[in-house]
Amino acid sequence: MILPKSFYERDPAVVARELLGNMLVVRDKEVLKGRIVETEAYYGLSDPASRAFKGKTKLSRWMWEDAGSTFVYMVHGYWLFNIITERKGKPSGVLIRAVEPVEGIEHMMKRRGKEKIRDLTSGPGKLTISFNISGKDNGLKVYDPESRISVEKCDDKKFNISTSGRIGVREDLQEHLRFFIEGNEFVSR
DNA sequence: AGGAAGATCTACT
DNA sequence: GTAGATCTTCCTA
Repeated sequence: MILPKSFYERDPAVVARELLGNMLVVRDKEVLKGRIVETEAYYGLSDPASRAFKGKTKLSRWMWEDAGSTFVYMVHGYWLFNIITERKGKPSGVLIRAVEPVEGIEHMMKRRGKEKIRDLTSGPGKLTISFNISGKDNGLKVYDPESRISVEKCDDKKFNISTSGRIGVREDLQEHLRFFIEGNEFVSR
């Protein structure tokens, strides 16, 4: 079962919260799966921390795509993975900050060059290395089962959700826009 | 040519 | 746990 496009056509904070517990899936030669345990919401034009804040550029143009599209960009030498929310022409999105490895763990270890499972995906730049996600993966549709990257629905929601301010942003908004599964060891920091 | 960016690693206390 | 170096694109001048 895959999450439908309509799931993403909502406020980014709602999508960020409800993405927790679902499964990020990448299909290469091998299949890689991870349970989403930490997210952050980014509003487009009204959010100083958002890539879209300074307008549409070659870099940020993917945020103007329709809901459920991927947006990958580079920060400090690492790729960060986002899913676009709301609707085409209204930029906003959700950053996937951490996942819990579920399938293809040996491949992740190999790609990361780390033995400890905890080190594989416990941060936004780490998970893109483990899952082999980079700038070439912009504009994919995560609601399309044929897509290289997709998100599967998971009904097991037995966990508590905590919130906080976003991490690493220069000018954060008032609201808490970071969401994570309480007590999960793969949550960053 | 120089800088910025939603981070991570390493090497210490 | 914290401090400082360093990572890689793309943007701006």
